[in-house]
Amino acid sequence: MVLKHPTDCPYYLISRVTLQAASALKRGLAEAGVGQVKPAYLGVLLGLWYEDGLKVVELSRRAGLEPSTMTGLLDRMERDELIIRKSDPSDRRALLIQLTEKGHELEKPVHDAVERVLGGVFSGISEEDLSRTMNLLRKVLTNIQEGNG
Amino acid sequence: MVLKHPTDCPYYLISRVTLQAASALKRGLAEAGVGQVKPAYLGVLLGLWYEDGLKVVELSRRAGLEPSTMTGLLDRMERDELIIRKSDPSDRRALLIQLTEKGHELEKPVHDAVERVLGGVFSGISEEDLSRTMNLLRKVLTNIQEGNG
DNA sequence: GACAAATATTACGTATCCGTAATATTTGTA
DNA sequence: TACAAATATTACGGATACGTAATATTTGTC
Repeated sequence: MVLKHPTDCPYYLISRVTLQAASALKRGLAEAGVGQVKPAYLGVLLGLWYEDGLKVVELSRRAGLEPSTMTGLLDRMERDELIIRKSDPSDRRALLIQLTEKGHELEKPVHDAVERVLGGVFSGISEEDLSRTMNLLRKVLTNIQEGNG
Repeated sequence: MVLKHPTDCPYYLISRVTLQAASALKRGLAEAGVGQVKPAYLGVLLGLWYEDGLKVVELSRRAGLEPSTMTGLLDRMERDELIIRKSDPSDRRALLIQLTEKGHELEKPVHDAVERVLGGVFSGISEEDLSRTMNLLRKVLTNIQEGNG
């Protein structure tokens, strides 16, 4: 890897794209009237829309966040009435994170807004290229999980 | 885009990869004895190693950061003796950001450490796939710059 | 029953970034 | 010369994340 230019560095590229995508999402969500949903919430919301009632430790594992970070994130999401913490009847140490009614209702509009924003961000890029890139990113996550990071 | 799973969302994927890569880089840089270089510094350093003596506004444009954010970043980099601010003789409003001797000396070891870490992160991925992905990311940055974000 | 492990939180300092507004200085232009 | 624009900083509040350590509670195991 010879760096003739900063954009020859994959980390430079991917971190810039993430930052810009987060800004675009923040704007897009606000314009769609769902500004209470911050980009950082998406990781949790996508997980819960897929499977409601996950434990905190499971959410932080899936999102790749420290448990202490997840606690703060859930605090803000609970403040914004998107989720609630319920005690797990089968394990009194654990809390189950569940979507509120509002959290459920936001699935469609948030999904539409995200799709619209990402459609702009990825405009002019073929489905196949995007699909290839996503497979690569999934592979990277696997690599890191296995300690190659 | 139908989301059967969180990893079907490109933003979820890319933001997770960025976070994990930043953690891996932080560890890798520390292990290589260049722990004073934080992942966030790389954007500035890569720019200066490529072309020393850039203006603040140019650095923030290239890094995609707000000027006020860049000021804080440069404060920390100056504190860590990687860069200095010099007044631009041709424009007394502007400051030229220049590498210190230490900033120059770190180019090789930092480059090696970054390459080693990213080699692990992207292990098992062909040069061609990585190249395709980087082209896609460059295209995305262009899209966002042109207002499609 | 004793004890290690797991779960979630809390606390602390730090870093990173936003977005907006205000400021001081300087530049370039009308 | 007057004025808009550009440059960098400062200030403010907020969000997002790390990493480490401590805490309280509960679980499961020896």
